[in-house]
Amino acid sequence: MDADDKDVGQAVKVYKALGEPTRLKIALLLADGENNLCCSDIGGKLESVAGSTLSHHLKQLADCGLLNLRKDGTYIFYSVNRDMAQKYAPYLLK
Amino acid sequence: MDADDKDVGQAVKVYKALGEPTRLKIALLLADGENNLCCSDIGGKLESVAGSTLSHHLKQLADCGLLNLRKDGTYIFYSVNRDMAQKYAPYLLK
DNA sequence: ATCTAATTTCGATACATATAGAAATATAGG
DNA sequence: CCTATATTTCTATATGTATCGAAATTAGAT
Repeated sequence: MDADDKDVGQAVKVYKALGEPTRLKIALLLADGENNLCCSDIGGKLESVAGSTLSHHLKQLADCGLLNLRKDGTYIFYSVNRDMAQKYAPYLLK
Repeated sequence: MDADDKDVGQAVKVYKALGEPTRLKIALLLADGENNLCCSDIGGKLESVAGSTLSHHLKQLADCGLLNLRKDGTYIFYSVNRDMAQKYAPYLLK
């Protein structure tokens, strides 16, 4: 596996993460303004998504590098990594 | 469903199309240079993908608006729609 | 009309994944 | 320590999808 393949691998992860309605909405929420939102904030803005499901989606978005996260007590605040968004999916940004 | 939702719907389709290794490779092949390739050309550049599978992938890439296509006899030549790529996935472009 | 090549459609199968509820973990506060 | 809250992990299930081979379709060439 050379460098190109590796990059393709990451791009696939990014696009797979964004290619699902709930996750894309989460990404758009997080890209919108400078809001840093925690898991339950996001849950409040979506309709009827179980916490465990949300956690799974956030993990996928974070694992591909699309999200920055900051721990604060029991909370984890998420925001989009703008460099990644710029490179792979500027559609996310204003 | 309002205009925003509709746009999210298209974006999901685009990212879902790109979020699969074979399809992303196809998109990169088609974005690379001004090559217009037909289905069998693409098959020749990938390893062991059945024609029916290739057809399925190309349909998905075309249906979300990522590809331009030009029929010529029994051939169909594909290229990427650069406006779409610019908007959703500039990573595809040089 | 027949033949050949390109592509799509159909049917089946195996694998991936989105989802939820319940249990587990982590962390702050009393 | 105990409680409450935030988040994750576990387990199960239902749906989605990537893949192929075979059959069907399409369009040019002989």
